[in-house]
Amino acid sequence: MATPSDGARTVTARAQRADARRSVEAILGAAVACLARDPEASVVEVAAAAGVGRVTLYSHFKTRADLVDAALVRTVERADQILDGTDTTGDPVEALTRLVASSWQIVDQFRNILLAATRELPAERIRSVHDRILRRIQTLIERGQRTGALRTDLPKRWMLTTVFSLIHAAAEDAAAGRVKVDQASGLITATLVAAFTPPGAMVPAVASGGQRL
Amino acid sequence: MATPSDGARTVTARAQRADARRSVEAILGAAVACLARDPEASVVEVAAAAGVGRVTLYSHFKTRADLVDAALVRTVERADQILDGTDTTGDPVEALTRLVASSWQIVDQFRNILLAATRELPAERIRSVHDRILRRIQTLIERGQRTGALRTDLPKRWMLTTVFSLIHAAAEDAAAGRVKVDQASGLITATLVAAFTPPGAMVPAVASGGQRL
DNA sequence: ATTAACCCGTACGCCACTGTACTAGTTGCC
DNA sequence: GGCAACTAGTACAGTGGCGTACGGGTTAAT
Repeated sequence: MATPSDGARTVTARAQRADARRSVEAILGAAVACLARDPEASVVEVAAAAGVGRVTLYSHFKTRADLVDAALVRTVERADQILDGTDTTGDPVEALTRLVASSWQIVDQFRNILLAATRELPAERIRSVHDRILRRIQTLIERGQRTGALRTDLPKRWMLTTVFSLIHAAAEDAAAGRVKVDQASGLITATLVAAFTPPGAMVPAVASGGQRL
Repeated sequence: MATPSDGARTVTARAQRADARRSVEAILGAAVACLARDPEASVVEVAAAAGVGRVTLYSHFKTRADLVDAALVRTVERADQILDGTDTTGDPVEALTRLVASSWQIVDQFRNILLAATRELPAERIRSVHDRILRRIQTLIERGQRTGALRTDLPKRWMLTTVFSLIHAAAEDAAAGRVKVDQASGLITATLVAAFTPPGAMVPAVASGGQRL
């Protein structure tokens, strides 16, 4: 039931005027921006930021939850596009490095939106929206385990958790000024590679030259 | 200013009756329990759980923030006690293993309280309350780095973040049923040890015998 | 040009929570 | 026993968000 993949036009189904589409777009943009700043941003704030009346907003999104959902979908779509442009072939460790570098930026910008979604949307919904993105890293990990580049004594699930958790933590630290933004990606990968490399194996010089941290 | 370390008796300063102390105790217990379950638990819920009138609660804690603060302090004190009973001497890696095992349980139980505090208390206040606990792990890391048991090419700060982040993530996964509670501690340490051991060094068989994960 | 879609602003009802005031009853404490 | 501390309950004011209803103006589309 509900809205199983309706993208933007949440309420009206057809005969939508160019005019309205522009509004929806503005609202969506504002929602993403506002929620990224403050996951508890009210509908009033979003409407104001979109340069639109609160009531108008309600004519496009039946409820606040609807709005958050739309913002989440939009964000995930964007993320997916970015990730699509990231090469995940070749040496698994290097691929992981690249993938982390891309993901890091996304998470850093939009973790608050996920937070808002977590609070106001059913967990199952969020999981389903994130599925494609999760799968990306998971398959990479699996491939790494098959080729022997990554250790196999840890559950895949946990490794996935570790990746996300570290990215997340770095984002938090960056927000608090405890870590410089341009260092973060390097720290994450250095930690992850060490954690995921088979015990006893020599750690390869990661990606872009032998760096110092 | 406000209340710079007043523990329980937030409002009344002296001439407190045994009667009242019992109430405060009940409220505090209820607050911890309720907030651990739901970080947005209302004052009404806490009062009810404590078997006390809402107004009575307010006569002991001026505001909701006061209540949350007290619950946080209480929790941290408990945690500190537990950590006090944990041996942090000897081989740094083994000490880390023990410390993680202890911390894990605490975090798993009380992360919601920290969450509530994060929302309603100034960040600086939280940081100061947590200071003692943080320091514990930090000094251990420093010692490990001096003895060569832990790598030195990662910032201490980041290593600290990593530890907390993984513990936290494990707690989340456990709550969602993605990880069994009795496995968590092992996963965390296995990951941490690999991540923190100097590159190229042989990973020692950790703590309680050569385990399988 | 006319029609329908769209937008705006204001205003209203609803709800949940916080914090306070007051009264009356109960209980620890000397 | 008697005072003071404590408690309960109710009631009220304030705040702030959500969702809806309307009436009048504006703008895209055919």
